[in-house]
Amino acid sequence: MSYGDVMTSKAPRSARSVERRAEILRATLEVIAERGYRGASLAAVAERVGLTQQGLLHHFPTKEALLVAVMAERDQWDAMPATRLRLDLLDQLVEYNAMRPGIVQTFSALLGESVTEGHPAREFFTERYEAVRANMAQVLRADYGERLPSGLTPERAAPLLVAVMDGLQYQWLLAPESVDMPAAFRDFLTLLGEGPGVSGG
Amino acid sequence: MSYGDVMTSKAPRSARSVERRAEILRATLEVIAERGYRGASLAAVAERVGLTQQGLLHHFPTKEALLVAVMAERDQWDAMPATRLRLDLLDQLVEYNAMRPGIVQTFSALLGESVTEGHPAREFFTERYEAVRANMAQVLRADYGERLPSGLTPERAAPLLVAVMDGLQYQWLLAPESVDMPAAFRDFLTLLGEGPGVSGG
DNA sequence: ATTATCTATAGATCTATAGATAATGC
DNA sequence: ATTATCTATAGATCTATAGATAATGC
Repeated sequence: MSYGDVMTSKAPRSARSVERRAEILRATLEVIAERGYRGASLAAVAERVGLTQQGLLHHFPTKEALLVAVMAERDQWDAMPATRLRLDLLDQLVEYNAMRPGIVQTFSALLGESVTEGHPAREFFTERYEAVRANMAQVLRADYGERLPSGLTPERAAPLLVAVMDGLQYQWLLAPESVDMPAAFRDFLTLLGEGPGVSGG
Repeated sequence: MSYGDVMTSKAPRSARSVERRAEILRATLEVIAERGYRGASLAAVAERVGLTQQGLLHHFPTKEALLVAVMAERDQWDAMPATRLRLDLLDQLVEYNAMRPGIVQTFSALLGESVTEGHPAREFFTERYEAVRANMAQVLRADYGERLPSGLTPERAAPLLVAVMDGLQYQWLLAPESVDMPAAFRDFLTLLGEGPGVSGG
């Protein structure tokens, strides 16, 4: 079942409208990547999609509704059940991200803004990270059981895994030439897979 | 020698002015923590310091000058030479940060915004991260030499170290109750200090 | 009929400049 | 004299609402 489809919206929409909304969301992602949410004006989004600002507001009644729709789409993307994710596929995810600087930039900008007060994405990210940590813990457990080679439990390794992914994104966005994000992430996975030497002690 | 003092400014300033500027910068940090740089209005900063917006602009001629001054102050703080930093002091730095959510929030918000186009802090962060990675590599080299126990070179471990620090900050800011930032960081340091088992193979 | 889009506009902001006045430092 | 601060204001935005018109779907 896919939660992100039209069934979640209140009223049925014409194919034309669905398409228009998709165009608008694509433009919104771009403008947020360039200016952040607070810096993204409805006029800039509208112009990119060939509408007036008021025409845009017909499809999404407020600026916040636009952001909520963006986040909902991402949610659908991210809500990949842990059962379908494996540790050895994670570096492919990172490599995929490395080919999509635009999307990475959008969500890195949003994550940064979301820690400020009253930001409309704050609750979304708070809940999302809680879920992603739990997800990652399950993925680690599937591969390593109750203890990683280092002795860490999956629950304690999970936030580190998430932190490395996010932190590397910022470094990479700022200096793509000097940060090899996928290689660095693989280094981290290697680190996770190794344990302390057992012979010496 | 301390680079951040009055000597770097073009004209001598009265003690009164220096004090006023310090008050303004403190207020700026607060407002940026609450709203980000783009969302921080000069009027909000001015109000917090008991000035009109125009009075504020007497001390810093533009909004960007205000941000530059904030970054310069941080630079002074961060430019701790690697020779004075040791790996075992890093977790104390993280514990110190865990007691200062305001400051962490300010710079996490700025880092997030800085990846957007034309952001006035972008160059600052780009250069700063280049320097911080080099710094961390040196710190790691001082403790481990050319190879960490895991086999990583200091240059390859450094971006991971920085990524974990930044990434954990976002998770912690969003959910301070569920993320024990200092403990997680210590877990990562342990991971760095361990190598693959040498007995089995 | 309903949906999509437009023109017009209200009402808030925002940054920055100009120029006046008050306070401070030789 | 210089520095600090204020009032006044220009000129851009920004989000959102109201109401008209054009296009689409039964």
